[in-house]
Amino acid sequence: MKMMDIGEVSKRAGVPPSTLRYYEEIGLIRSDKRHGLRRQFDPDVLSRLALIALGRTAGFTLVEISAIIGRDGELYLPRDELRAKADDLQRQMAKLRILRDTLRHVADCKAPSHLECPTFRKLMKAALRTEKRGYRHPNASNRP
Amino acid sequence: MKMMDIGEVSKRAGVPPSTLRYYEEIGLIRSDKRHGLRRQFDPDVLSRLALIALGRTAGFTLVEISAIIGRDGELYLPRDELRAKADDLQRQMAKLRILRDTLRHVADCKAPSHLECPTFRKLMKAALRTEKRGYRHPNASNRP
DNA sequence: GCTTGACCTCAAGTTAGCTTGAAGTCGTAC
DNA sequence: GTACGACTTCAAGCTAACTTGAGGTCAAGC
Repeated sequence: MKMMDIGEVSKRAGVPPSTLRYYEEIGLIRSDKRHGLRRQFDPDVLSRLALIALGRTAGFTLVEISAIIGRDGELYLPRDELRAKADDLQRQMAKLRILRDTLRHVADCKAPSHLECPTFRKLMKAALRTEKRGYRHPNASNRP
Repeated sequence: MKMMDIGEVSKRAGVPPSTLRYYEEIGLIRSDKRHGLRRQFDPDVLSRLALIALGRTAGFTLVEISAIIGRDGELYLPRDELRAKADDLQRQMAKLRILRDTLRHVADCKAPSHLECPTFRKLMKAALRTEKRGYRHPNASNRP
């Protein structure tokens, strides 16, 4: 397969070269050999980068992403951890849906004040319900 | 209405006091008066904090969130900007869905290598398609 | 053979979003 | 009235994820 140098990867993946070097430095991607000084990338790096971008928009840190996609092309992690992450994503989507609906509603609603609009209040209540688990208060019990 | 001091807001909202002070400092929330030195918060701050948390999980910065929810309880921003943000959220949800499906699939798939699994390859192609607009390459045209 | 431009390294700088720590001020319970 | 714990300020520190800049290398085209 024909290798690409960093400029081409950058252009195709929409990621600046500095970021690609950084990702390589932390072991998130790798370049296969050098042509003189220049890194040569296998085209596979593109799907890997797509997966990384996906993980980023999902709010995973680069470290978490490394853990998930491992060194080679495979996805690691025990099955139940993967399922747990998938469930997190599901919950996150639910939150996004609420926010999306709220914004759409506000864009269309004619009520003088949203605080008086029943639809808005319902959405806000939904938003409040999503507010579970996150910061653990110092005084809270130590039970998982 | 009875005011709450910072500890109670912290407990109820699941947000550390230091964060609440920080949010106040940058004008994202406000405390109404002081009882001696102590900030007193209107209970409304809780829905505001829920909205902020929602915005955060959606990937908005605190500055963007300020712009959206404004100083008082209302949501600001011209309608079409709100709709545009809502559409962003929609797109983001699509990405999350792909990632979720990918993780779920990987958790269940029995294929020896994912790279050979057609389902996986289909998901990866979908992931690649989401890879549009983000970093604008220096050599790219200046057209919006 | 020389220029050019795309690459290289390495250290230092940047931004967002908080947290931590030291030192001080209160109001409530005893 | 004093001790306690929950608050206060302010400056400094921290982490993630990059970017920037100075100074250097090299291959391909002329």
